[in-house]
Amino acid sequence: MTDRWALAPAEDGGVEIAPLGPGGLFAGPVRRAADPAEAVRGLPDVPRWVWRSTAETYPRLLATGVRVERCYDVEDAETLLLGHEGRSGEPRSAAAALARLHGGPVPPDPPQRSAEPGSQSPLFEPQSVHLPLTDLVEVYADQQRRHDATAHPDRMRLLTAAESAGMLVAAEMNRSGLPWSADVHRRVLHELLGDRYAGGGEPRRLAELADEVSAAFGRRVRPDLPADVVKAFAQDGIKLKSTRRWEIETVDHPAVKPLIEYKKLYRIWVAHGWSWLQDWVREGRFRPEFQAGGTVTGRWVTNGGGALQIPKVIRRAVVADPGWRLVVADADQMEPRVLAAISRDPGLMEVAGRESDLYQSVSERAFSGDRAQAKLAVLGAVYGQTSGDGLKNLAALRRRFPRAVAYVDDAARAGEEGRLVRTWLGRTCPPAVRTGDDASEEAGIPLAEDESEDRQWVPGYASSNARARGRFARNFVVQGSAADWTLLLLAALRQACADMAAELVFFQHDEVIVHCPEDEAETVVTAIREASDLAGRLTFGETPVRFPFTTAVVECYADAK
DNA sequence: AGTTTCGGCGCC
DNA sequence: AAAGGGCGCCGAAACT
Repeated sequence: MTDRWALAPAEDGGVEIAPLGPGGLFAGPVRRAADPAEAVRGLPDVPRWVWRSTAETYPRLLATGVRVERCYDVEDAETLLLGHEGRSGEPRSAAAALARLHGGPVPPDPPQRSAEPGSQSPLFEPQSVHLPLTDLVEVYADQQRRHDATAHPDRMRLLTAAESAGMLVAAEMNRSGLPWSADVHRRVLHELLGDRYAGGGEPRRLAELADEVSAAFGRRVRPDLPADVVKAFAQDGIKLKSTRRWEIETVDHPAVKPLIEYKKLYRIWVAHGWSWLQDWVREGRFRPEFQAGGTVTGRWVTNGGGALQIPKVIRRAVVADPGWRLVVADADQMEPRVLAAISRDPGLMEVAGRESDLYQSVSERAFSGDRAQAKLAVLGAVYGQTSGDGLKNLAALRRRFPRAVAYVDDAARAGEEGRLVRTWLGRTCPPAVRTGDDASEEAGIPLAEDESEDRQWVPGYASSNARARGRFARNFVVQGSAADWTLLLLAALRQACADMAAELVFFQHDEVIVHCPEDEAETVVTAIREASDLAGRLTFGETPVRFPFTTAVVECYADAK
């Protein structure tokens, strides 16, 4: 029995499938089926399906009630392999990969479509030209060889497998949706914002606060217009560089209090107000489109609905079905634990080998018990803080945990110099690319430091200067390796939930929510702990580092904190 | 008039 | 106290 089958939709709506053997070669004849669901349902014991695109294929399977154990997403693997090879700018489609194999013209990738509110369709439209099964398998077999050529083939295989698993999870979450009480949401909105005015204008509370701001300035000021606010403060002799909250809070002026309150509520109104509810919640579920591996670091993104930025107050609207519970699980101090695992710093590993508060332990070793300082120092090291107390604290951190700090310092230097930087499993941070018409030709070629000035950082990078690239690379190795680990965690948790009614409904960087019948909740809590242990061992090998979770079994998401 | 960028802020 | 990494979203401003 072969452990994997390839599957390729055909142009007529049918599907071709075939068993694969070692090296990704055909292990049996190609079969045809009327549609993918029939094909998969007819082979329930296939452990892994190899297909071009999970986003194309899996939602249609789920729609007919068909779940698969595992998959291998050829186009996602192509993206990761190209990145590892320092060719991140090249087209990532399976068709492009095939063209590269044959030496023919390489087709550009199709543009991505953005999500419409309430849309049920996948992010990537099915391509009009299907890749025949034999071509797909040829690309797949070549990818197997390319895994072998990476720095750590075993890790790279784990990475592509893990991210494919993440794509299954994302598709399943997109189908299940997050339980959402529109009634509770409307109640929260009314408590915060007051009555809605007809015609879509500001709700009552915002109008009142705008009046208070105007009264404080003695003239009409619109708090939602930064230029208007800056001008108003200037007339009262206060020079502002921006109207950011942290800057305004330093000012002594009667308009500050209502202005801050206005900005807070305005944000709720425009981003998670009544029109959001109208657009994104249907039949008791909020349905964002989760996209696994949507960022350079491997963190997920969502398309539409702002699912990864749900304000705390709005989380009261996330309510389990009657008789069901939400198991809300949050990884404790994930990033420093990951730093311990990837740097193998003895001191930090020992600290991270305990389940107790890591920042407290660090503070006892290096900061005389000042937990806040310890946390700032650790986060400063990970984020590349360049000034303030962070630098002083960083020195103390370096004395006690030299290998950990050296690890991120090395990454920062590599980033500044335009070298490739990788996560633990081998996800690769692309180097700078040249701007302009020849961008595709030059894409992915590492820079020498002295060449960096006229280059632009690829999309996703905030700045063009080398220091910013250094900070990005510093953060990349930690945030990205954390993403590696969470993918393994999700895969393990998904397997555990497969035997239950429990469903994964939400994932946000270091936090996962499982929706389950009340009597499964304790089993899910245990499954999360076991999945975390397994993910830690699989990702980083045998280390003392633990990855504890804080879990809460609640009916309402807001009660989890 | 339609599209892109900016400012600000939500989450991690 | 000051401002380091990643995202998405909105309306306004700035552009074509």
